Amino acid sequence: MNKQIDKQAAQKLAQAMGDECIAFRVRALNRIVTNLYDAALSPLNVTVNQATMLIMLSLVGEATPGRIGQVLIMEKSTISRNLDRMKKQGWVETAGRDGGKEQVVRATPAGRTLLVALHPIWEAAQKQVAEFLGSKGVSAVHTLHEAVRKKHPV
Amino acid sequence: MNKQIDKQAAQKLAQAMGDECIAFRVRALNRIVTNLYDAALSPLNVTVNQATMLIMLSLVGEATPGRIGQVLIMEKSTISRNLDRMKKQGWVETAGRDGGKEQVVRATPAGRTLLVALHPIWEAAQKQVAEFLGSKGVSAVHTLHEAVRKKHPV
DNA sequence: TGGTATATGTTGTATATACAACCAGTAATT
DNA sequence: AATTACTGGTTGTATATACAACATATACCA
Repeated sequence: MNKQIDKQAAQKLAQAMGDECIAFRVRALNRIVTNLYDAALSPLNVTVNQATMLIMLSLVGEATPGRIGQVLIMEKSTISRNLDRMKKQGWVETAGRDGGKEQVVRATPAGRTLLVALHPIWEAAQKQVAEFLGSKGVSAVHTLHEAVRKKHPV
Repeated sequence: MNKQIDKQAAQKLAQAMGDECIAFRVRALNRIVTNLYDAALSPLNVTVNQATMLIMLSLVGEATPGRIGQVLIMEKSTISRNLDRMKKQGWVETAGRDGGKEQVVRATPAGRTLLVALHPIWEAAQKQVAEFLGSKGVSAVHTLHEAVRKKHPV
């Protein structure tokens, strides 16, 4: 008659949630994949997140922070601080008033050099992860990305 | 003849990497899914990560921090700090010397009460995410989780 | 039984992340 | 033109995360 539920009932609820939870699965996958890439990239002193941003910038030439956030699906404050770290490393630079509105960010020559060094390591990591996930897993990732892009068009 | 590669070459490399990169896709998905759940759970002042840990603990009754890390695929130091926050909220407690070896963690009555409140909200979030990902996306998540569990058996 | 090795947890440090609050330009309206 | 609304960026604060270094307890072995 008390308000506390017993452990049995809690377990039943937990079972229901744990059996299906998408968040847990996606988050665990994220940890594994991120750690694999980060370990591979650590000799270059770059993280997979930073690599992603550099790749994106090299692809489009230059972009405002806001645009970067749109494409990479990241919150603007996250972009702001990630760019700070990359600037400190000398991989990207800002044109126009720093901190000002509509500033433009682009990769530096050093950033492009890093990109070249990145390529084989990225390939190895990608291969390792693909092996980990299996071919079905890899297609599953692309399936999911399609769903994401439908809601977050570039 | 300089060592710097030109922007064209950089763009080509970037294209190759961006087109296929599993890490970017998984990480973006993680951000989206995590944010959706966290937004839904915020009225309860709990995060999806904390909810996951609470669910897991309720499911198994009790576990050492190390065991929690095994099951949830989290680094031990991450577990340590996440548990700190949950203890501060009163949702979990430790039996045995706190900080000592082989301590046991379990949900408190307050934790189980939270679990009950969690259930409908979790269901709504899960539904929302399932809709976002589509049925194909949801199966893709489960496919990926199978791959993960093959390498990280519980 | 004493000493070393191993397993388990915590703490220092750093990145990634987001929300809220804030600040500074730009645009819109009257 | 002046005031207001909006847009884009940064900063305060908090969680999640991991690696390295450390502390401690348990186990093993000589």
